[in-house]
Amino acid sequence: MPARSRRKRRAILDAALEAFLAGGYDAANLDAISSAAGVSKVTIYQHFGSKEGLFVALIEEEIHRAEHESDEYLEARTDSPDVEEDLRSFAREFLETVMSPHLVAMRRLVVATAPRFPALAEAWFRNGPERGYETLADLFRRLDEQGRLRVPDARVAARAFTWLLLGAPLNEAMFRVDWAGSDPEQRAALADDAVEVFLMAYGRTGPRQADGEMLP
Amino acid sequence: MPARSRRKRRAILDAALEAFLAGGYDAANLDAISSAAGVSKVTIYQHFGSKEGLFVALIEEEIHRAEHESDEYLEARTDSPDVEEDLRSFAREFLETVMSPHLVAMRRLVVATAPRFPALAEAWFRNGPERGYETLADLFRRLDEQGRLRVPDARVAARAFTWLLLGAPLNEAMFRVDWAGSDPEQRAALADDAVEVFLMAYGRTGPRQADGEMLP
DNA sequence: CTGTATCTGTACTCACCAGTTCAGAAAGGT
DNA sequence: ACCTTTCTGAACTGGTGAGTACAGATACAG
Repeated sequence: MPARSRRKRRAILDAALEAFLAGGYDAANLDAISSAAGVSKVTIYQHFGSKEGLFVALIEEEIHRAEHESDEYLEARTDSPDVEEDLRSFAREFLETVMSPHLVAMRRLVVATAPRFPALAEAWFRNGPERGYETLADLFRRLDEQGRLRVPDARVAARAFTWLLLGAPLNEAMFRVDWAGSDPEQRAALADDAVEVFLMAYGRTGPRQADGEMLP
Repeated sequence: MPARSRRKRRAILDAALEAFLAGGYDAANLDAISSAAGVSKVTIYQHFGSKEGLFVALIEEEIHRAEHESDEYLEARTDSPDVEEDLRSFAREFLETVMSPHLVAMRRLVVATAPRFPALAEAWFRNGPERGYETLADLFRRLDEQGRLRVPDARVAARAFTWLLLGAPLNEAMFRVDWAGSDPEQRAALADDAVEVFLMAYGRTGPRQADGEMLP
């Protein structure tokens, strides 16, 4: 509750985030974290109880932060005359966000610690990919109802869009650590490719019979 | 030189693989590995010099093993009358392979250690995803030439196919550790969905204008 | 059979690090 | 100004685990 306490807690969490992201869970050193935070090691234990406690608190906080940030930009994307251009700009922004160095590093950290902290990984998954699918599915359902896209199964389309866009760069980023997603131009090109393929499948511009549907 | 030496080496590598996969690099204990391998700890050092040396040798061996295995089943897949069914069965097999518990665990291990062993992660990436792209691109180029598919850019199509198929399950497996890919039926359904979307985009059955091409 | 290379068991060093102790200092709310 | 809560520094414990030393056993080749 108090005032100073909050500052200390923040400082600890900030330093801890950097340390965990830099070297992973095991490599992070509480002595180093405490001194980087300008705080006594005892204070860390008063706040978080243990290294695990600190880690859990940290990841949970990051999950909430990401949740609030993503809630904003995923809203209301259907109100333009040009669906294709809308999808393109959305795809670029989406890719840019997910491929940010911070999120990529977080992703690697959560994946690496998933065996030891399965609940955290589960929470991350639900607030990340799974929420993303649902939001996208809603979007595609709307676009289908408005006749701007031809989407037989919105959930399948949401997954398709997500991984057409993110699969290759995210996978590469997991293995090539420094590769911060190459340059913005290449990312934009990647996003455009993804949208193009997506539109080949779901664009309104031609009849598809793959699930038995035809245009009137 | 070898006779007994080779057996020892094998035993060490087998035990080490299990240990590293079970708990990650840091958790693996050389005393435990040596006793599991029925070998003295000194022998490990005679063979591999250090824990890092052991790990590197192990991963490199796994890379070669995977390389040889994958070389086989990715061959000659274009010689059937029904392309769609071909793609479906190929997708199922591909998904089954990549989602095998062993490969999923290896993937997590390599990703987790990528910051400390970037060369290994790089090698894994090149022998895995990147080789896969090329093989698939060749396949789609052939299918396009034969008029069975309409593939304007084979490299884009290869990435699209890969991630339509693997994106969702692989991502989920990274976060949900026990989730061994759900049951085979669900995986087959997933593969079929992926192929269906892929065919919506690349199927020969309708005119697409997305890159300016039309059917004659 | 014999010599050499390799293995073994045990016991050791050394470094690192999570977590604790405690007496005292520094806020901060009222 | 005062009293309580929170923080500090520094030294300590205890456990773990990588890597080493060495003297003797064991396999294998020729």
